[in-house]
Amino acid sequence: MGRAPCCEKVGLKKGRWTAEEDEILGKYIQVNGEGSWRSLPKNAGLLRCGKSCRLRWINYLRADLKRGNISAEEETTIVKLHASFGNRWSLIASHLPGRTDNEIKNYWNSHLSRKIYSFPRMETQPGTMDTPKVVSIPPKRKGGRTSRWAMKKNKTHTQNSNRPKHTFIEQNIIDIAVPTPPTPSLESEGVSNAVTDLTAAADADVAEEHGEARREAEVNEKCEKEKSVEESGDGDILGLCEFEDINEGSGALCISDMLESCLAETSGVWDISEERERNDVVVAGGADACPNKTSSCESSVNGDSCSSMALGLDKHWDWESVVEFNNIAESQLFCDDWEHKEKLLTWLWEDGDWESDTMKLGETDPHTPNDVIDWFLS
DNA sequence: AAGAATCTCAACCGCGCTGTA
DNA sequence: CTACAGCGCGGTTGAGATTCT
Repeated sequence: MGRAPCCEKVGLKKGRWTAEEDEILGKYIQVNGEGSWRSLPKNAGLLRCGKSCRLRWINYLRADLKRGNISAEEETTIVKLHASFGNRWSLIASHLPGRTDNEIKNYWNSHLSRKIYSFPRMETQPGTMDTPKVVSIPPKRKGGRTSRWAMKKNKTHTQNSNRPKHTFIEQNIIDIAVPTPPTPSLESEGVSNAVTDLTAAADADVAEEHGEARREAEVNEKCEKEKSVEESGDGDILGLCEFEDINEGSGALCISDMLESCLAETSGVWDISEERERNDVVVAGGADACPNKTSSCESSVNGDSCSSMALGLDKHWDWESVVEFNNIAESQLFCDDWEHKEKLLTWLWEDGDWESDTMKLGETDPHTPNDVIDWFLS
């Protein structure tokens, strides 16, 4: 059974919308309200597909859209929600008042995914368990733009500027939710308390700022579902990301990525403008360019730096400096029983068997991986 | 200065879900 | 139950802007 086209495409205009078209569409919807997208173009006198009208309205013309750059807080929310929901952009967008799924999707694809995945990755070579090799996603940088604002400022709609510095990693060194689950279904997936709380908080924002009762009801319903799933016993966010998913899933974020994200942050400042350069440095100074990487770990120039060196970073990381530079409450964890944490972290690469089924999160393991993960994700 | 390389994001496309006749 | 319309969503594309060589 062939699907009927959403509209008669012959003679319809495609491509960028003009200001006139925007005006026509806006006025029509002001008078007639949203909906009936199929008949809207005809009624409004637009030579556009109904879907195109809907998209234009939702993504660009709606009055409640928040213009301007994604704030650090929004970025944080996106990252966390994406870690929990995957590429469910509409769901994520429902927690970001004034943001559209398309905008978030674009932002993720162009900013966040690269930011996260461009950290050097570790790959344990057979027979060299203790010498993890840095596998870097080659940094792409030559031309291109530097800011969304610069891109948009020439366009018809004025927007807010004053974009704060990108600090999401900085803010999420400790509490960043982990990997990208393979777009699980809400009904079957477990969702953590943290995420539930987050969504609830976001819901409150939505309600406060926009009074969108309907959306709130929908989101609350989702949260209730999530809670019920969770109460059924498998509602742990970690359940979404067993190790094998973390390491093998396409686009999944490796624990090493998190560690390196953490480590990379220990300079205390993270600015997106520096990100690529930093990547370049790290990549350039990765496995091959860091002569101390392996030997340092083996000979342990000093005990504290060993772990970091093993991670393939190109400088001596001092774990105590991690504590020093991260004025986060959780940083106390680093201080508490430091040797124990160091030992736990060492497990991450000493076992080396990232692919091992026995190393899944949530399983009891004599090497105490849960301890590591609990600590790391706490 | 010019062309190449790269990035961003608006818009398109197709699929799946839901409601209805 | 089936067919279809309408809508929403996520993935992809490509024009235009920006930066680099």
